[in-house]
Amino acid sequence: MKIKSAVEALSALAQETRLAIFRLLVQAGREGVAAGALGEQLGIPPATLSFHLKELTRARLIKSRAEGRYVIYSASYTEMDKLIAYLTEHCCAGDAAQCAPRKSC
Amino acid sequence: MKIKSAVEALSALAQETRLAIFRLLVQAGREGVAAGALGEQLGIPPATLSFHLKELTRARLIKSRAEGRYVIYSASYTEMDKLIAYLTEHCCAGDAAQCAPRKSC
DNA sequence: TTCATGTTTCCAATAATATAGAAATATTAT
DNA sequence: ATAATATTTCTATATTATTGGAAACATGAA
Repeated sequence: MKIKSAVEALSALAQETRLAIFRLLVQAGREGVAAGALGEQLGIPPATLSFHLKELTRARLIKSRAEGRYVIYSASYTEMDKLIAYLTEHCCAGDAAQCAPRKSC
Repeated sequence: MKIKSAVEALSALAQETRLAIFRLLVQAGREGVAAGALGEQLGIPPATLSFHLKELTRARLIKSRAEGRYVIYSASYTEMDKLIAYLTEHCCAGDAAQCAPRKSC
């Protein structure tokens, strides 16, 4: 991952509404959630929700698929993992003792 | 971790200069790096560097200690780990099969 | 004390982002 | 075809962040 894409991803997450959306999708799993259901659960008006979903999509953190008149959004776990790997890369001056294993997602 | 602190941390990282500073400190380990050395390695003028270091400090992602006339900055691994845990919390709809272990830092 | 070095604060100009109402678009049901 | 539902685009406004020169503020050395 290059720094520009990392900044894009972090910028996308650095906003309360978008972070809430992303976490909800991370927890929802691959099946995803329809845009309307997201808006309802989080109390976001349609225009605002759409704006934020576009931002998260542009950053590749979420993806969408059409199902009839619904648009289903889901988290991109691979992109999330890439971002985390970028942040933690070559950490701790190579002192592996400080690096306990952690669940991937 | 609460959403407000997560947004603060993500905002702090969502900027090219600050992300470069943070990654450098993550890789430097607990020993840390003096402000001036950071500025020199990254080519950032003092005022700008100081502004960004303050932002990262406010977000608790880095900490500093004085050593003579130097100020030594270092990454806060615990805060980094908290942020990552917050992003990945309850992921994948509980489907552990998708969650491979990964190094913590 | 005086000077050199390292870091932070002050400031003003500039640039980027978030919000949501209203209208437009798309799909499905009657 | 008409109506109902789901989502996005258009638009304007308000808010917040970034930059770096100059000055101020330490600390250590001569």
